[in-house]
Amino acid sequence: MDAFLDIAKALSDATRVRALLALRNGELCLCQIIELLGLAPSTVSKHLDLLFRAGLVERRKESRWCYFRLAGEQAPPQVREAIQWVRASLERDPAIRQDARTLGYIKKRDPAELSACYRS
Amino acid sequence: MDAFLDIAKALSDATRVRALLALRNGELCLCQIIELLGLAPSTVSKHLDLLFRAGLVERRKESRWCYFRLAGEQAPPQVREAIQWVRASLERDPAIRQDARTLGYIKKRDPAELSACYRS
DNA sequence: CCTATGATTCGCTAGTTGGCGAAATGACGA
DNA sequence: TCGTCATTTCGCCAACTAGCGAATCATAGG
Repeated sequence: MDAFLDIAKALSDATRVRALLALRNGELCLCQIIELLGLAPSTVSKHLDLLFRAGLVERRKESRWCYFRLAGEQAPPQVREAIQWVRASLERDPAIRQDARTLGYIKKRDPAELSACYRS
Repeated sequence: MDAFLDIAKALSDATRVRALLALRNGELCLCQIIELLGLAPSTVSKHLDLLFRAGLVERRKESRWCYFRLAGEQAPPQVREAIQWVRASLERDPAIRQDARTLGYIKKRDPAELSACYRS
């Protein structure tokens, strides 16, 4: 029950759902998610940590950078079904589609430019 | 997106999830749900109203009584998939199983006895 | 009518949550 | 070793939420 509620709570915030679905086409660096959402780094970090503790995303640290991806095949059915539910429900949502476009631009940018962006 | 978030929020509280799953074997009167949960009538009423506004349950008024049941076939896929996710995730949860047993006793009771119970 | 009763609404309190900026952490590079 | 930089932790504030009891609604029955 607790695990289920952690997942449901993680999915009950628009910002977290946007971050989760941003990962549906492959892993992203935290700084890219920060850029996408336009929120303070500390805020985004906390959101992703919540998604991670709910088991919805996996985390990979590479030197200074932190990469996130959707939970995969080895995740419990509870988690995989939740992700399927979110995807099926929101894949065609206007805001989510817009995020996908924005993400296209972000991925093309220079990483250095990216980090400078939210520091200014 | 808003509809999705309403569902996710509705599912992110243990009391509401218990109430929702209590309906999986057929409709119940609000007073039966009150008895099951052991909370104040006003509190339970508010919970069920939230489930209703999220589209997860349907409501039927019969004179003074208010009956609830799970959303059915005509509900949007978003809703049906959410209910499936909850059921698959928690059908074997100890607390939910205990609720099912308790509900067995409640259904056998005299309705009059029931209403007298939470007034005392 | 008048009362009883199931449900709902209202007002309140205590606890939780999302947001921020400042400070701390930890790793890379000069 | 020292500064830089991506991330995280901490402390704070505003907004929200679950819970209750009291008051209100609405209907069935006297």
